[in-house]
Amino acid sequence: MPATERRELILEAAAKVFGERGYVGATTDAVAREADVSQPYVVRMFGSKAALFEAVLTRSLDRLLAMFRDAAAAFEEERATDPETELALCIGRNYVDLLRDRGILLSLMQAFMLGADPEIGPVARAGWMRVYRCLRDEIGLTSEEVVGILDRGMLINTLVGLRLAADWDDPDVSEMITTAMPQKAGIVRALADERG
Amino acid sequence: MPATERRELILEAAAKVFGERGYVGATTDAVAREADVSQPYVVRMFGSKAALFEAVLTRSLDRLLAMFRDAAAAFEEERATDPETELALCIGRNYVDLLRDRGILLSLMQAFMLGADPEIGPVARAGWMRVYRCLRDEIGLTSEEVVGILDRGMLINTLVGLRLAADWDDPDVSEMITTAMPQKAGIVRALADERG
DNA sequence: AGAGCAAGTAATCATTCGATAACCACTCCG
DNA sequence: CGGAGTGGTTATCGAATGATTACTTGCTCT
Repeated sequence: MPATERRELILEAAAKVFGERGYVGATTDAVAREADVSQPYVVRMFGSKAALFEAVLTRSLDRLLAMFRDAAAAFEEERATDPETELALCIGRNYVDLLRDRGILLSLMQAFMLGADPEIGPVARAGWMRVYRCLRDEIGLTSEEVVGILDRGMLINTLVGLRLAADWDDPDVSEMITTAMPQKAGIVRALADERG
Repeated sequence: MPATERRELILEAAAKVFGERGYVGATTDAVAREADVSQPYVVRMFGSKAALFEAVLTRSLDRLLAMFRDAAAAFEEERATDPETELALCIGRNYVDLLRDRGILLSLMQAFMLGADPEIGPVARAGWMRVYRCLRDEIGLTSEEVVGILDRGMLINTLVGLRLAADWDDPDVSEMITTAMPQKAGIVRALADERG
């Protein structure tokens, strides 16, 4: 297999493992197992675990920003036929699609929680502000609108990190997920089922 | 020093270290150093690192719920003179006070991100739902109102985890913090300054 | 054929970290 | 005095983990 393709497989596996266990808790061996290669190969391909994590973060961030741009484009198109539609709804739809690859959002979230780390912290803050500026300058939202998007996003990320949907039987759990994600609770539940 | 007092000191130190580095990244040695005791003492007092983390989580959760109850009481009192006041504002005021002990909110947040862990996950989910039920049943909010409180809370927790206020010089950073925490941006900035 | 390179693996090393064991100091009490 | 309980410490061990080295395999191009 060509190295570029293998690289993408490893990045995908790494995003999942980093998202589940956090930066320190994730082992290069677990990433290797998930990608079905040997542990030394993972380390040598990226140079170090830290470099692998940064590669995962830039990849995740690129996907997230691309999602926002896609959602904004879909919103513009949709508004032609339905002038009542809202951008937040379009973003919400596309956001849930990102959840299918849980690693993208959770690995970012794990980085955000390590702001005190002298190496990860600056990278995480820069990534966060790229999101803010994308929404404000490219999509053209006010700072209040951006914050309104981000806070619901952080709640959803937390619920995903919690694996709260695993307790869907609890009526309080289903109520809270349904309230937080009105349009997409069904999909979230299905994803939780199929992945335990 | 009596053991109960030492225990509280260690819990405080542990909350800070767990909040900064995450569960796996935090070492019992770092906790011990922060509490100014030896590493084996920390381990023996709580039995294991995992037991220490759970003790930190219950303590943090108790403080958080107590804060919500205090805020609700303050709201009732305040409404007598100002019928326009809002519960969210009262909670916001008290929430920022909790930030003075950053470990409380961040150690909880770190636990929420480990929902996939077979040991921490169930504890984290149970803790989260205690928060939800407290706000809904004791404070008497609708599920929509609870979610409205929680999502802004998760955004603030993320900003604190990021140590975003460290980049206050960046005008985009100050704009976004001020937008997310209109009443308390000044305090946040001061806290960031005094603690680096 | 065989040189050369790309894509990997097996074996191993040095550190780090949680945990354990053994020991020390002080105070209180008979 | 002496011993027992309380509040600690120093020394050390074993497992886990990131990294390194050296080897193997298979393809391609003269």
